[in-house]
Amino acid sequence: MVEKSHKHVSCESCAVRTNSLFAHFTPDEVSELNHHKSCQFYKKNQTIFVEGSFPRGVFCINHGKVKVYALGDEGKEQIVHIAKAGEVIGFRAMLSGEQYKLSASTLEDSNVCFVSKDDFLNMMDTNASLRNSLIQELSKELGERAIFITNLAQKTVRERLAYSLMILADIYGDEPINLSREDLANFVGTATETLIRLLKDMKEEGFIDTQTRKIFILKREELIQLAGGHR
Amino acid sequence: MVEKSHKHVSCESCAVRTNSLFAHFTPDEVSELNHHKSCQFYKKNQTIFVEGSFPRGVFCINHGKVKVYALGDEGKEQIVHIAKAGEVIGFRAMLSGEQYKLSASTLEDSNVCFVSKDDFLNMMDTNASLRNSLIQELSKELGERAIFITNLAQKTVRERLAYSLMILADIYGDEPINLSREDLANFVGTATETLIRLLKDMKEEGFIDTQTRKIFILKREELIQLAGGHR
DNA sequence: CAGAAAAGCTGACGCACATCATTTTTTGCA
DNA sequence: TGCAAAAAATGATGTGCGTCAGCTTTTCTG
Repeated sequence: MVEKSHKHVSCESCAVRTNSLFAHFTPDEVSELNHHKSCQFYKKNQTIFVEGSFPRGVFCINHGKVKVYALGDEGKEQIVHIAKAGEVIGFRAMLSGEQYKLSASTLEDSNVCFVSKDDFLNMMDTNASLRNSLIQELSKELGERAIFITNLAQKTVRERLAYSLMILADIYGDEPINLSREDLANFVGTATETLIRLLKDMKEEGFIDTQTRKIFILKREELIQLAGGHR
Repeated sequence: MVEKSHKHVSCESCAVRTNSLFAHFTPDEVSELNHHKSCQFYKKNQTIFVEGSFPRGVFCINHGKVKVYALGDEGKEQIVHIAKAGEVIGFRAMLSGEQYKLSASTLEDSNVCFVSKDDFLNMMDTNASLRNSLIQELSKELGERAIFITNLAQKTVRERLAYSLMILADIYGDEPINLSREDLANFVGTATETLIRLLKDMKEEGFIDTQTRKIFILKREELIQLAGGHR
């Protein structure tokens, strides 16, 4: 499980850079970024960083998906975010100068690049566009979490599941949603058994279809309704 | 209820500035800030900004306390943050360029200063220390909300109440906690009746004392225990 | 300071969801 | 390809907490 390998990808040719924090970089800045970063291949279910440790830099997902989660008192994961290719993770704790409050691990085989704290902070000093993107990103996530909190506090599990499926559909794009039932339960914030039952209901109602792990959205509009509207 | 009056306070003499976003300003910067800001007095339960509207600037609390909350589908408030004197609120939506996702209103008579969007963004451009404070603040709040989410998903109401009381004790400092039962319930994320019952239990157990609205913490350590440890 | 309105409190009741236990299916690896 | 382990599914059972309804105390306002 600790098996890692390197597989260099250049930032210049990185297809997903265009929707990352680095989207608005000039060619020179991209080349500088490329020079400073390193790449690592992570197999499915490998850990990228762990709650409690100190950040040494940020991680940019070149390929794959990553769950970002907190561990509750009884060791149960609460997934707070699922990051896809193009996203940069791990900057929050680095910027606030704290230990990680969350852990991150891969949901599938992934290629992840690393930029050290010094290099990243240097870029932030000299690059106003990076700063702005970052502030925007922090603000956006902060808003999303406020909604997440309200949903958790006020919606039923069924509504939250519908809501979560909509978020996941965005993340997975054309592909079917592909998560273990446990991960999905930990994203929705419920017990795995409850999640399985509700998923079954929704399948019987024709809202979704499932093939083992894979979930297909069949009735998008109805699910949005169920989720209590889009916010 | 729409009664407002003005009561100018100069930033130079503002005692709470030292723990605000503007803490590290030079005298010149403080004077510039003072020149650009306006002051307003809000009576208890007046609204400062409302979910769905567009931000025109940020609010700096000179005196008083403010609840920041989302409205759930059935109109129930979920309080996400309680801001005290010195805090700046309303910058999240402004920075992400979105509508407010949250509303804010006063919990007690308060004095609140306003800095327009243009002025604030100008300051951000020219003032690196403000930028850094802001990024730190955003990052810190983002971390806090991750914990909030995990607590909501995994802890019992009783545990969350204990946790919330600890947070509120920090906010209220020497004074007793002074919130309506409804607001407290909306902060904990539960029904008002449930909150009242649990509060009664804790009083009988000797953890707290109550005098009408006021709550006194009697056994801090035990409450931290109950909350499932400090995170 | 009186009367109304709002906030606080209490009890009864039901159900959404957690937990535990067991079986079935899928996955991963030798 | 076959077997062990992990994941998924199903059933049975209990309970934490929400909801509703009625009562009491506090607060607000003229």
